[in-house]
Amino acid sequence: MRLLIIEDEPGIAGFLRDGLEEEYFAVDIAYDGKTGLDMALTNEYDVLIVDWMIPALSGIEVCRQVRKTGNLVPILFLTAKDTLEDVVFGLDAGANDYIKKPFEFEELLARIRVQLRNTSRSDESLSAGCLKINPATHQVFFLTQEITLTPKEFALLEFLIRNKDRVCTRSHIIEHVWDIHFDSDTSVIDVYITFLRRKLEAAGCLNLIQTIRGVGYIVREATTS
Amino acid sequence: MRLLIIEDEPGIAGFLRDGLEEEYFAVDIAYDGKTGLDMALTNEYDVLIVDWMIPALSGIEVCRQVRKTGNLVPILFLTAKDTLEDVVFGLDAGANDYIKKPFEFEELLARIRVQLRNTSRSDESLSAGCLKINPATHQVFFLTQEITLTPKEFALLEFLIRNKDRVCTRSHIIEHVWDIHFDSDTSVIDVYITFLRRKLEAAGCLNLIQTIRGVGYIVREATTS
DNA sequence: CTGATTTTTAAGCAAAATTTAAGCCGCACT
DNA sequence: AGTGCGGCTTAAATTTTGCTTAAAAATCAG
Repeated sequence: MRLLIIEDEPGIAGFLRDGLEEEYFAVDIAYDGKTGLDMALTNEYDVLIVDWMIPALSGIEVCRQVRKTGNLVPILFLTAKDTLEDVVFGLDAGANDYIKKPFEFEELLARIRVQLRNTSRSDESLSAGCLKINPATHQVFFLTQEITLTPKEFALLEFLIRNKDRVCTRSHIIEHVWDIHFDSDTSVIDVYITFLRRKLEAAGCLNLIQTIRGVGYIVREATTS
Repeated sequence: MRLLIIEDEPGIAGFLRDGLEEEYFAVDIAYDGKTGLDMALTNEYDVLIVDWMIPALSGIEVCRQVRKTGNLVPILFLTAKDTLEDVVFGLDAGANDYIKKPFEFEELLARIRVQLRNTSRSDESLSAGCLKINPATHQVFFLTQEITLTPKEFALLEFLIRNKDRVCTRSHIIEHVWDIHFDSDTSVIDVYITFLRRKLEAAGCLNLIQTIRGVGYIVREATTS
């Protein structure tokens, strides 16, 4: 999953990036509001994390501008202020949630997960057919059997399942899972698809990931087999 | 859809061509402004992508000359400059949009799609009768049933539907979908029309593509059958 | 630092997509 | 009705793409 952090203090931004990458998010950083707004509008992110006090364009203005384009990406506010009016003001501008600084990293993580859950189309937890995944613990179950995945394998499967019943193109996958934005003739995706299919098959989960030749891959809720 | 890239740096031009061809655009390249202007005026493109700093004739001059002929083809500027005056200058010259270098490929792609959407005559998404197509995911639906197409099949159908209610001549099709500009006695089009009709028929979609003998093909919104 | 695990790169193979080519069919004109 | 052109269909050749495997490179744990 791909996040954008808009935060001018390099210390906090770096701390967040390190922590979030450890949780296997693909993280981009903008150090001012103008750059951040630009990036938010031109790329597809799964969540924006925006500081309130940033140069060039305030966080609240970034938020407004993003919403103005009809973009519904979840936005999380970081704020030192905590008076009621400020919070109301922020949520009115289109933010989905806020965290008061100083905050604990685990809390931020939890709130990001809430936002991600809200945007995935079904209310039920992340699953496809008899396969369930838990982003908080990075566990995968087929029926009651646990499947052990490496971080990259998990990130790929998570992305496919969050976008289930939609075709994921190679370029979308490489951007959101690998955070690579330039063209490259790598075959990492193929290799990881093979890894995933092998482990899923070994657990008895067949035909979960289907190939759309010339386009990408899709995971379907209903296993048409 | 057919694009012209006017860009002198072979590295960037090649990178763009590769990436865009992967998205099934037909791509031409000109390495200087004079050649580019020539090509833009003598061929029909769906979008021009023009670098600002190119030899022989500046990008902005190319833009002006193209507009002088009354040609409204969408023009996208690539520019290293990003001061407000420069952007205004470019847009005043007749460009539709601009991208600052360095840019992310996905961003370019998104902006090209916006331009294509703006030029298609109606706002409604790409459809004809009960058939809907989604260029972003390369999916085709007849009512609720999905039809699986190969990349070339999809490109041909997309072109016909973008030009629905207009006759598409063979030379137009071969230029925009196959990017072949010289005379050639190939029968690829016939073959692909057959492929398409067979798949559409199998899904229950009859008589979508009609033959205009001696001219080309047409897809009509209202199925006169 | 060393060994184990994860990730990436590269190459061969198989299958699918695309193109070529040839024969057939049918419309439109004499 | 015959003829010729243009379009349709099919089969085979060629090219491209994705899958798989093995090995190299990078990362992590002890």
